[in-house]
Amino acid sequence: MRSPTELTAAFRLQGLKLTPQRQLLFRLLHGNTVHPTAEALHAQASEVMPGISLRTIYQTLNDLAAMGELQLVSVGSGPSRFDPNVDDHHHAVCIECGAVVDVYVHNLAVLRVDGLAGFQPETARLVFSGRCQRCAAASGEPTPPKHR
Amino acid sequence: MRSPTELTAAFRLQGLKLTPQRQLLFRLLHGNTVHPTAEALHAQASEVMPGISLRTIYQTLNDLAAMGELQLVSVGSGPSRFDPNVDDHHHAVCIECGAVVDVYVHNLAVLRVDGLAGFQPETARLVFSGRCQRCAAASGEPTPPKHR
DNA sequence: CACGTATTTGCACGGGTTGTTAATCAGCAA
DNA sequence: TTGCTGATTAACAACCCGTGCAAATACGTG
Repeated sequence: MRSPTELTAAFRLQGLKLTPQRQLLFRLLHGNTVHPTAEALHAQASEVMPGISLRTIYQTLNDLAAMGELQLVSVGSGPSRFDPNVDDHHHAVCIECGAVVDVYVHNLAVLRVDGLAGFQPETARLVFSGRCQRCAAASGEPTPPKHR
Repeated sequence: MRSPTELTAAFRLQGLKLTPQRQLLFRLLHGNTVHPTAEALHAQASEVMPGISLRTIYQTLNDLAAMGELQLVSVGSGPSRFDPNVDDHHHAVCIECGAVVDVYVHNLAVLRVDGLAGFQPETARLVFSGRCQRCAAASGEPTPPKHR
């Protein structure tokens, strides 16, 4: 995702208006690596701008995703997460605390895959599940979930 | 997933009772490769046993999943799908018709992955998205979705 | 400053799944 | 077979997550 300043210009170019709500979300998302849910962003935004609507959060997130500034990440069950990192990358999910981190795979094309005959793949999404460093260290005393 | 006969014994062993509804689901699922949704199974079951409840479908599917006889497959958005194939395998999803097929990857361990430092992976799920053979052939005249 | 139009907001609705409940039913022993 | 007991069913409501809608509001160009 580009910087708030660049997004401001991009939104104007598309005839979209620059509201305080949107600018706040630009700031909350820029450089954000925690893969927040819409609810989490709403909670964060509400601290700064009480009364901001969850509906607006969804709206803006969808706008950003449609512009390719944001990637939707769905990791099994639970609400969608939003990732301002739109590089070609994958994810690892902690089964204890729900944390999601970006991972990069350098040689996906080397995989030998059976059963794709006739199928024209466009994308491949890889999701690791396991325990993050914190939760693996504190096993037996798991960190409480950050989301939900 | 094991055969209906074996499941019958397995259910009895767990103290679970053998109802006609469950036996029907055993049969509908055994060897099923289309990754049906609960709704789809309900529709199929209703043809044979009118009045069977969707709740019962979910109940039995969850029982089977808890016993490791069934795998839940979540492919992005939409309802969960159920896979009686519990081998170590992955999936390809058609973005036109929603079809899901099993794929096998033989050398997952060869991947070079950045960002997993400290993370203890337990499973890796790989999902290809693209067009299935039918839809790729009939591009411009897509096959109607099977589910939803 | 005023106007046209996008945006925000609150509400209600929708799909998908689970919780609850009363009534029914299966398994088992006598 | 009968009766006991606890599991199962089916209907209903509730739940979560996300979206459609309409009225009120704010942006930003002229």
